[in-house]
Amino acid sequence: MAYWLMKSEPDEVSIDDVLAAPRQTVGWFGVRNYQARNFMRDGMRAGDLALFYHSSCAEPGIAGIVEIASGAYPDATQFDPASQYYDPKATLEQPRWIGVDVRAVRKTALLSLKRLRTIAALADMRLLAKGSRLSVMPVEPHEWRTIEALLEPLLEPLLEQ
DNA sequence: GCCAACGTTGGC
DNA sequence: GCCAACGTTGGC
Repeated sequence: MAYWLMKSEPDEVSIDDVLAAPRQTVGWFGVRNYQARNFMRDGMRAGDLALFYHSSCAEPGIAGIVEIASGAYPDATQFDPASQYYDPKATLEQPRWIGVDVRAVRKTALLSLKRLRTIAALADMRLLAKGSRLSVMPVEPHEWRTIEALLEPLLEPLLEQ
């Protein structure tokens, strides 16, 4: 099983939106970066786990954990001229973009980007690399374990009071 | 809103 | 195949 990090703008789809969806599952579509696509297409398998990261918002950071709930399938928005994700070069015979379904595992207290940057064990994390913009990226097992351990105590809202 | 970093496009 | 110009991402 592999670990991933997936970025979403909470104004578009937040962890709360995933939790509120039928079967707590949403389609992950709109990825228009080849590297991110290739990770989804070639690396992701149903059952993999992903950190759900809120980006482009007041406090960016990890907001929950989701499970990959399907294999990769063609992203329908690429064929829809009305969609902001429309790609005129994609064809039904040769789709260019794919998506997967993700299911909420749990929401966590926000583990902020600011805090992530202070953790020595995460110094080499891809998310934290200078200029990193990938919306889907692998997470090393040791990074996953480090982050999980940090997410746990944060589930207790009164712990620091 | 600014801007650094990165990805894509297209002329040559 | 190079590379300048442009577009996008995303933190601040």
